[in-house]
Amino acid sequence: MVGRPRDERVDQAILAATRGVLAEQGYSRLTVDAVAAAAGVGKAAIYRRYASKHELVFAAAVHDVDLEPPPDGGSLTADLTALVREILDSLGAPTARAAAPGLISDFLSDPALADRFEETFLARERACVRAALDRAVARGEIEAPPERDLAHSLILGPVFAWLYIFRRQEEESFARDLVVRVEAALRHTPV
Amino acid sequence: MVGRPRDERVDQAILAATRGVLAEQGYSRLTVDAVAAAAGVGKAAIYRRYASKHELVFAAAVHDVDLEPPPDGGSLTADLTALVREILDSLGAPTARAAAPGLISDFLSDPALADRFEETFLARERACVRAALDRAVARGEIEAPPERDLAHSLILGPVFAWLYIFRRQEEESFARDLVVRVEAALRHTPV
DNA sequence: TCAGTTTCGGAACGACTTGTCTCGTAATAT
DNA sequence: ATATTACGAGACAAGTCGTTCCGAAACTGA
Repeated sequence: MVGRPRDERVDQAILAATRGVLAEQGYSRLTVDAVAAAAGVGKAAIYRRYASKHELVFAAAVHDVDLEPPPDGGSLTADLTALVREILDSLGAPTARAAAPGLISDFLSDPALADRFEETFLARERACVRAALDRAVARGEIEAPPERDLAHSLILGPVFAWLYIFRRQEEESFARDLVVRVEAALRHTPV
Repeated sequence: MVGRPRDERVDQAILAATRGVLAEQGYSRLTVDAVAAAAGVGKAAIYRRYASKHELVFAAAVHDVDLEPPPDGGSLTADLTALVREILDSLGAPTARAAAPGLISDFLSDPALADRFEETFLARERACVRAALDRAVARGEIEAPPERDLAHSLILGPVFAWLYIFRRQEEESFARDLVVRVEAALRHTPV
């Protein structure tokens, strides 16, 4: 590799500034110029790294979400509680709160972005759900686990609706009650 | 009221053109100029009726969704099936499919739009959910119904996630399985 | 050492969209 | 008849995106 190497501080400044503007202004009011100004960086430095505003926001909002597969909690209840808590925290964080609906909206016009979201975030989350279900089956807590995406939607969907459609705050009671209901749904053996 | 009255055909042409452009281009690529051209009207005629592009799309996408409270189906299973089918059809329609994520994304920057959505759509949907739950309690099928928004999120959330986050098509099996799982969640009596 | 390459911040640019406004004209109420 | 409003068409300013230029700086390889 020849030429001047990229400055890592610029990388970090861009991501930090993006998260800052995102939290302050929200996705729809985020402008690339504002990010460049906040980062003390030229716009060229941003577009040299990200092909579009969408990709910039994606990198800033999704990359810092490191979804660790929760360890075996010993019971389906414990596993589900950890899973719901983690998803609720991810989606409830200021950056995600500002970015998530806008990103999902962009999926319609930018399938490549949707694919990357699928690979970067959904696949890992789905693996966590699957791991929890497999353990529950192994323990004998569940007989017939539902289809993967259905189980995933049963957990992710209500959290998303609660935060972004109903626009309600994270509430301890919601997390607790959701776990109880989802567990009942998963334990049920279809006829 | 003095002056020339508004032409109702212009009203309809604007809404029809908006739905057409929405289905063809999607929310993010919809422009007011394109709507005006498709409707054969001037932009002033649009802005005379709607304060912003958001309100235009909202009117076109939400207004035609007339969520009728489903009649008593005789059982919780029947009521839930009708409810899920109706929500799936509403959100799966081409217009809604193109508009919903964009509208929800705009809620962050336009609380007034969010409030109108709450009143126009969510409140009616929530009433349908509540009616179904009340009937189930009256029948003795359910002991302790969950908090309203929780029950609502258990139905709306998975459908939204399925269509807009997982980007999967409407599938008969999904509707059927979701009903089974949601019913199990609702029937469960928390300790 | 030194030419070639790539980066940097800054700034300009064209293309596009939004929302307002001005035309000249048509329809209605008073 | 006159005032008022709506109509289609289009000009307009403001703002944004993504690209492209600039001169300067940083690094590689011969």
